[in-house]
Amino acid sequence: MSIEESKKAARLRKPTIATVAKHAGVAVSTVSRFLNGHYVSKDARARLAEVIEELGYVRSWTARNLSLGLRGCVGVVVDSIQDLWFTQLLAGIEEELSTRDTSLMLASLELSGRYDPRIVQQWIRERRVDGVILVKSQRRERALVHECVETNLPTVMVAPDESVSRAHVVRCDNRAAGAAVAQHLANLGHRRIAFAGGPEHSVDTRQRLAGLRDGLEERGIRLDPKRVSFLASYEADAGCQFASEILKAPFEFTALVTGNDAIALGFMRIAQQHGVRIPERISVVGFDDVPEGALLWPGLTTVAQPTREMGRAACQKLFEAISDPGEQQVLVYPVDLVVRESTAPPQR
Amino acid sequence: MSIEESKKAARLRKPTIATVAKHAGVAVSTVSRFLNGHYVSKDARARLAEVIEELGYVRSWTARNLSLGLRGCVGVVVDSIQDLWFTQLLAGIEEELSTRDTSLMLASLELSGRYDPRIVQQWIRERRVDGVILVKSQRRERALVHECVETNLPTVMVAPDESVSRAHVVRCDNRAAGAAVAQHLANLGHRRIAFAGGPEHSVDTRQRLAGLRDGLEERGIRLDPKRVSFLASYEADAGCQFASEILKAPFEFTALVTGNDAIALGFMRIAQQHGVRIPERISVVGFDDVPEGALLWPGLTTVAQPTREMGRAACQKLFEAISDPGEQQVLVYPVDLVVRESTAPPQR
DNA sequence: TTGTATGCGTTATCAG
DNA sequence: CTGATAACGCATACAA
Repeated sequence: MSIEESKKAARLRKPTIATVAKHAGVAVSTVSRFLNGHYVSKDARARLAEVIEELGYVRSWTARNLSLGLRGCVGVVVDSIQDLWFTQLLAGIEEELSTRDTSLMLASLELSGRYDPRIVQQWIRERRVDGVILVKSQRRERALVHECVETNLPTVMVAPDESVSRAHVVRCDNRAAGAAVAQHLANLGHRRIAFAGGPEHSVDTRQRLAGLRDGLEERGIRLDPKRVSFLASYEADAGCQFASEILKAPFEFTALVTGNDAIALGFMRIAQQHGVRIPERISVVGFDDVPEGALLWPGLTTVAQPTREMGRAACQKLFEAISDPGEQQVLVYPVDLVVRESTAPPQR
Repeated sequence: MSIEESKKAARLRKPTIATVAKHAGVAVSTVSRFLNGHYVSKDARARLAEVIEELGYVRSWTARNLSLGLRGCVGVVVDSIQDLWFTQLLAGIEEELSTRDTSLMLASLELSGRYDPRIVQQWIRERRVDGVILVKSQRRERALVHECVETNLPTVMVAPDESVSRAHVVRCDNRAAGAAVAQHLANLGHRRIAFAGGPEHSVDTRQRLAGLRDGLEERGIRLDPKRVSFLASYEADAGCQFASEILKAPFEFTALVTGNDAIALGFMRIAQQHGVRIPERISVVGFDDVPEGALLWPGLTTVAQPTREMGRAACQKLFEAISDPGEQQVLVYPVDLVVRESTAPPQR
C-alpha cells in the first residue's frame, strides 16, 4: 500500500537523479558522473542521455550547490545601478551568467542618496555569494575591498579607482584613450586645451590625463596645468558645477576633455544653457561612450571601451577565481575613438 | 581519535543549526522553529538568541531553499537591460530583493540585436526561478507570457503592452499622464498639437493618447487625427526616424507629444541637427522621466512615474504570489508632470 | 568503470 | 511546546 503510494508519488513528482538511475539501470553516482562530464562507459553514457531526454530530467542547482558548498550566486557592487556606463557592463555580465546557471545579487552603495555598504558586508559575512564583482570602486570602498580580500572571497574589480592586489582587475587602456583624444584634438588644430577629470586620486583620471598630456606633448602642445581640474565625482552633476564655475569668467581654451561622458554631458547642458555653442566655441570630449552621448545634439565625441566584453571577462575571471584561486591578473582592453559632433576645428 | 578529529573539524567548520542546537541544549527542530518565528518557549528563545549571537551563526539559504523546494531566485525579463526606464525599475527591484535574501536572474530578450526568448523559456522549463517579473512585455512576448501562466509560475507584469489576466499588473496612470500633458500644453497656448506614440497596439500609447485627447477636448482643442502617428518601437531610433520624416516637408504643429522619453530624445536630436529650435519652433513632451531627459539642453518636459516604487511593488507582489497564489491584482500608480525647457508658449 | 554509503544544512511530520 | 527522524537532490570517498 505505502509502496504503491510512494510509487505513484514518484510518477507525479519531477524526476531526480535517482529516477534517471533507476530507468537507466545504473547507480545514482554514475548519473552524477555523467552529468558532470566524468568518466562513464560509452554504453552507460548513451543510455543515460536517452533516459534523461525521455524523462525531461533537469538537475536541481539548489541541491548541487548545497552539496558543493556553493551559493550559485555572485554579487555585483556599484555606486549606482543607474550609472550610465555600468548598464552596459551589466549586459555583459548577464550574458556570461546566463550560460552558467548562476544568479546575481545587485548592490548599489548609494541607493537612497547616501553611502551605505552594509548590504555588501552582509553578503560577505554571511557568505551569501560565491564571489563579487566590484565596479568602479573608489577610495571610500577601501574597507569593503579589504573585507573581500581578507575573507578570501573571490573578487574581480572593474575599473577600480585605486590599484589593488589580490584581486583580478579588468580595465581599459586609459593611456591609449588619452592619447587618441590628444591626436584627434591636435589634428583638428586645437592648441589651448583644458581637462576636467574625476577625482584626482582616481586611476582612470590619472591615466587618461597622462595619455592626453603625453600625446599632446608629442605634437608640441603643452597642457597648461592651470587648465587641469579635478572634480569631486564622475557624475553629471560635477560637470554641471564645473561648467557654472568656468562660465563665470571669460575662458581661453577651445577644447575641453572631461574625465568621462557623464561629466561631459553635464558640462554641455550648462554650457548650452548659457548660450555657449558646441563645438563652435568649444569642443568637448568624453570617455566611455555611453549610449546617451549619441542621443543628443551635438553628439558627444568620446572614447569607446568594449564595455560589454569587459563585463563578460570580469565574469569569466570571477568563475576562474572561484573554481581555482590562483594568480591574480590584470586585463587591459583596447579603446576606440568615436568622433561625433561635439568636436570641430577651433573657430579662430 | 576519530572523535577528536571530528570535534576539531566541527570547531573549524562554520556553525550549523546542529551546532546551535547542541550549544543551547535543544533539538535542531527547535532551532529551526525559532529561526522561522514559530512557537518556542520564552526560555529557549532567549537561550537560542544568545547562542546564535555568540557562535556567529548564519543560516544556509541554499539548504533552506532545497528543503522548501524553492530556488531563492527571481527572474526579471526586459527587452534590453539598457532601456533607460528599466534601470530605475531595477533599482527598486534590487532594493526590495535585498531585504529578502533572494537573488536575481536577468534576461534581455534582445541581447545581441535580435529577439531571442530562449533563455527565459529555459528558466521556465527548468524551474530555475521562483517567479518572474516581465517588464514592458510586448505583443511578441505573448507566447512567453502564456508559458509562464500555463506553468503556474508566479508572474508580475510591469507596464505590459497588452492587457493580461492571471498575472499581477503594475503600471502608471497613463490617462492622467496624458491629461496632465494636455493641460500643460493648453495652458501654454498650443492649439496645433501632434502625437507620436509607440506601437499602435500598445496599451501605454493608447491610454496616453486617450488622456491627451480627452484633456485637449475639455479645453476645446481638437487633436487632428492626421497629426497622430504610431512608431514601430519605443526606442530612440524610432524617434529619429520620425523626425527625419517630419522634417522633409513643412509642418504645422507647434507641439509634439511623444510616446515616451526615448522617442522624444531621438526626435530632438534630429530636429536640432536640422536646425529646428526647441522649444521656440516646437515644444516637445515625453513620458517616463528618465534621468537623461534632465541631462541635455533643453531639458525634456515629461511625465514622471514613481518608477522605483513600482519596482519595489512589483517585487512585493511577486513574493505574495509565490507564497500564496491568490487573486491577481492591478496596481496603478499616480504620475507627475515635470516641466523643463523643451516646452514653451508657441511663437506666434 | 561502477555501486554503496554518507554528507550538505534545513524544514516538516508526527509522536511524545 | 519539544524531540527524533525522514525528506530535499546531488556529489564524492571508498570499496568492489
